[in-house]
Amino acid sequence: MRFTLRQLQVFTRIAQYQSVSQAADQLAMSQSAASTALKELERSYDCLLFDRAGKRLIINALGLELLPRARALLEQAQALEGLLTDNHGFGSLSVGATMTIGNYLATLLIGHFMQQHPSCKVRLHVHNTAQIVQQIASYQLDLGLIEGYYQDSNIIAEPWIADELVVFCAPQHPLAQQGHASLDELVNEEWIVREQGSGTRVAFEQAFMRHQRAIKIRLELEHTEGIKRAVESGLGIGCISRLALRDAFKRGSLVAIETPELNLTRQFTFIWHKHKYQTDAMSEFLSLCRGLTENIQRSDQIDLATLV
Amino acid sequence: MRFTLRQLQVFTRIAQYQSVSQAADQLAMSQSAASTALKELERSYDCLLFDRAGKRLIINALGLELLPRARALLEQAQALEGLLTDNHGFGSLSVGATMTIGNYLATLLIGHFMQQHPSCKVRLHVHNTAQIVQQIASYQLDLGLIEGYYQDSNIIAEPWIADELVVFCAPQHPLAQQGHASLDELVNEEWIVREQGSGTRVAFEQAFMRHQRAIKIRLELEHTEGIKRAVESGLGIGCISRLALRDAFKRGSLVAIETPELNLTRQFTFIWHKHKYQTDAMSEFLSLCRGLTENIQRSDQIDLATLV
DNA sequence: TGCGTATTATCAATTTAACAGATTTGTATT
DNA sequence: AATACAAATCTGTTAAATTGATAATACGCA
Repeated sequence: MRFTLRQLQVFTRIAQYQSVSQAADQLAMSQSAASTALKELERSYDCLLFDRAGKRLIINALGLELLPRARALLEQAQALEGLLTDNHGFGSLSVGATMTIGNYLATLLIGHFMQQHPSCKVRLHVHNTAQIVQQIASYQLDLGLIEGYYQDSNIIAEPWIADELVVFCAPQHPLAQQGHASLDELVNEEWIVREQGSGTRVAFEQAFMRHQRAIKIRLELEHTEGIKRAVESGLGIGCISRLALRDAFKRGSLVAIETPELNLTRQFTFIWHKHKYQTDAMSEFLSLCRGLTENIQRSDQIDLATLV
Repeated sequence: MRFTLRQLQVFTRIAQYQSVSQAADQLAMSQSAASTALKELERSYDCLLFDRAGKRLIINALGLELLPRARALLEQAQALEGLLTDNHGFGSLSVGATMTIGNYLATLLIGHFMQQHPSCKVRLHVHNTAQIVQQIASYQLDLGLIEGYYQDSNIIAEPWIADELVVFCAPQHPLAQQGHASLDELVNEEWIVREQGSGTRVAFEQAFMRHQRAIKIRLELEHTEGIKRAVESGLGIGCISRLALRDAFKRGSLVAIETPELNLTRQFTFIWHKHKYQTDAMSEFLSLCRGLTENIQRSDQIDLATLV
């Protein structure tokens, strides 16, 4: 390793401002020191990162190649520094979750956890599955909670509970009084569902795919709340996670439709890095979640909403 | 940034050998220097990474937490150093591809490319889509070639050609003489297909899903070659990429069945990191691939196999 | 228990690297 | 040509890294 993080820092700043002086100011060092640092970096690898056009520096091909990777390295270094400075005591916990889980489940889990461990700082990051996996892979997150299964040699995946989607409609809808619906009835309805690519949509489509039946989608929305409102106003019937509907069902503003022919369950999965050290906070959080699973099985409840 | 890469190097080695002396030997430095480096790292963050049990150092919770991230950082640093040392001249190229693409397409593309640029070193990594995306995101790969579409704020996706799956059977099969088949005929056949989760399987199932028809799957295999052999021996009919069947069709060992009612095309997509600098090698490779696309359109060919 | 050995920590001295301030060089502007 | 500005270079100073030697400590073994 013939370079230092300092040199990389100087390099990225100079590249950013296209100026040694400004970079030096930013880094609270002399212009001379910055100039030397850059020259030293170039000298030790016998290459040029900038073209010198007189007094201006113009970053060249190799420099441009280096720049994003240098930035990424510095970012990772900073994350590592965060670990060293923040993490005294019981430790903190960074959890990543997908949107459905993050908004309805992870917040409850984290609430529980924080009650039991008031001193532990917890952060929740809501992203899509791919982003969470990537952040787990680069140690930016301690723990991920995603929909579906996941396989990767560097990542441990532990299936957690199965979530249940539920078909629902407005109270004044004909199916509301009936309380249940057959496949044929469902196919004739107009649907309001999540957008293509969302975990909810995938689970929804797979349920119908097993029966080789087409459905009429009237509206695609990116948020469950939007779907609830659209269904409330009678635009059609919807299908989202039961977790997001608990209050609405209790209130009576929306009504569940039983669909015995459809399998609307899906799996939630915990993931973490194979080589990541499990902090006490991580272990505690996981065992709390595992404990909830056992409660579910014992009490013959299908969904989590009644428990958390 | 109050730590240096050197300190991290010393830390990881000491953790590896549980010994300052051995680590110092490994790093070609004095025991004293290694001891100081570790102490300095601990002092500057006011923490302990090891428990001192007499003359032995036993890594503690924080140390274990730090270790994998330190290793990851050093690995990334080394990759960056590789860039600085190797990459003089035209540069090298790291391409990631999924299995179907990697085995039948990427090798041909890379062959073409290397013929035109003999001095350029190219590496091909075959992984699943998620892994490729992750490696693109962390700058480990220059370029990825995946099946389907992909959306991510940090990743640029450029649709390339559409690949075509084709239904096929053994020459002695009744459908072989007919040369084509209706949806009803296809549904009555027994199928040999790729496993759940593969890009080929997804494309196959989506084609039937559009018509709300179920198919009878007799055998699931993880390799196209296996499927070809199984179909050859009359176990059923198959559906895989036309690219993998060109030779078999030419030889006559397998026969294509036209399926006008089914849309068996799928998209191949190039991906690269938004912030990655496009080396000459990258640009050249991409423009070669784009050039092939134009040839396809001009010559009214649907598949690539006749061209490369 | 006492002694040799191995290992870490510490000290003193030296080399090396980092840095600031002043100076020089090179380029663009007028 | 004079001026202005920015990068490179030079010089001395300070801080850090490293070494070799030494002290302190624990372990194994008689």
